[in-house]
Amino acid sequence: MARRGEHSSEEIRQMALDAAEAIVAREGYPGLSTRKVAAAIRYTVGTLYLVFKNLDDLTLQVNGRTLDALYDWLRARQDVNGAGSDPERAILVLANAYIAYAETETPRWSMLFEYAVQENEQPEWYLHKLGRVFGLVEAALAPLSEDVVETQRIARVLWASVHGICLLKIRQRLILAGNQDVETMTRMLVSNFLRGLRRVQDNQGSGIRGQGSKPIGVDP
Amino acid sequence: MARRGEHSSEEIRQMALDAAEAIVAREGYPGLSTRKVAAAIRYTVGTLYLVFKNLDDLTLQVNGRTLDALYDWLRARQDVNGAGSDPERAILVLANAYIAYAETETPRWSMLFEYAVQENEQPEWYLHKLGRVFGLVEAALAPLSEDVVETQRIARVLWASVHGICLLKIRQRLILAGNQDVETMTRMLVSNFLRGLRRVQDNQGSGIRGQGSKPIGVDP
DNA sequence: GCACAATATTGAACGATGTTCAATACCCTG
DNA sequence: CAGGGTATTGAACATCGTTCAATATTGTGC
Repeated sequence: MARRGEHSSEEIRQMALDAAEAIVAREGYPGLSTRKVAAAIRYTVGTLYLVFKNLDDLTLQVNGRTLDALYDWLRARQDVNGAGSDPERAILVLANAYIAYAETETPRWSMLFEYAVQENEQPEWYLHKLGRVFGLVEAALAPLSEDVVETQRIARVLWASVHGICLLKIRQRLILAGNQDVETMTRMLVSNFLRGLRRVQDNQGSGIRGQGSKPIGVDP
Repeated sequence: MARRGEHSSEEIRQMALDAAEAIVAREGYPGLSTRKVAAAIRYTVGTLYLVFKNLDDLTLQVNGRTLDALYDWLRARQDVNGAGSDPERAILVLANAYIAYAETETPRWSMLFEYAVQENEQPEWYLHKLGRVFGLVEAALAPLSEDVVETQRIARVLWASVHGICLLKIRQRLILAGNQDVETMTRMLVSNFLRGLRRVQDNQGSGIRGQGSKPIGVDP
């Protein structure tokens, strides 16, 4: 029996999160279990349930840490590769850094998405951490438009796409055609997307407004 | 006890897959269990293990069916919305149809990705079904280039991006900024990407070759 | 028709999971 | 040093995937 009061509940929380991270790094998200975490920190399951609501809560907190780590990682790469330059280069730096993180910390990164969240309500603190990461993309794109809302739009589209390519890289699922370099794919996406965007901006106002084609995708 | 020989093992297989689909539709992939499937088809777990290697095998076969259904769905939308027209419209039709499928059959569709495959070796038949779906994208893009390999590249990048946007739509995860219309986002991606591509093709040869910028994303 | 072999089907068993909560062991206060 | 308050436990329950000896059912040969 661990001596009573040996660790504050905050210490136990941190120890548990450390242990959980280690387990996930070693065995992936499916390998994470309350009993393993408890054993790793030399406590029993019961104690875990005094500190975490349940396993989902623990998972979410691990993911929160991952978001922080990801944010720091992206910032570090930004600083090294010159932040102030043009948006295209800034986005490429971010995208490559994102993909590099996913490759380096695959299990942790995967867990962000494998864990089926109750879509309903993620806690506010989690959304905040998410927003911090996302803000980096928006900041990089800011020079493209003075319209903040439109910048958000563009950022969302672009980052969803980068994420899609990242998924493609990590899970070998769609490997059919020749195994193509992911950095090349990313550059292809970013440069072509931004080029298309710029081209229209020069003439009209945005890459999206002013299309009057008839609706597509109506049910058969 | 089910009467011996009442169903051939192929019949049992189909019944089990039907039942599994129903369970997934109702409770999602996490709700799928061997005992539930067995109970639904009025057999016991043991029988299931005579027909499927294990739960992973059953899962993979359900996913195989989903890929077939997705293929048919996409084809149907293509036929209705005029296939032969320009690549941009063709891709938009496909993308919107893909997203519509994900929305309509969310649990089934999610299961395609939630299920953590052993990346090592997916069976040949599964890769084939996957390739059939993917081929639709390549076919739609074929007019853009005579180079088949380059078409594959473009298809992969573009579809990974569409998939990323689809993910964004389905899992509410990244909802931070204003809730933006997904069809608009898709159109934004596709039209800008293809516009950027076209612009370069007119001058050089591709949207990707000929960039000589120094490497990006070096470790700090 | 009947016994026997062949086999389709069962379900108990095992180890693992998340979660709960009465029982316990410990520390601090008086 | 006695007692109360509480941190910690771990057995219990319901689930899970998976296995395999036991059993029920059928078809065959006589």
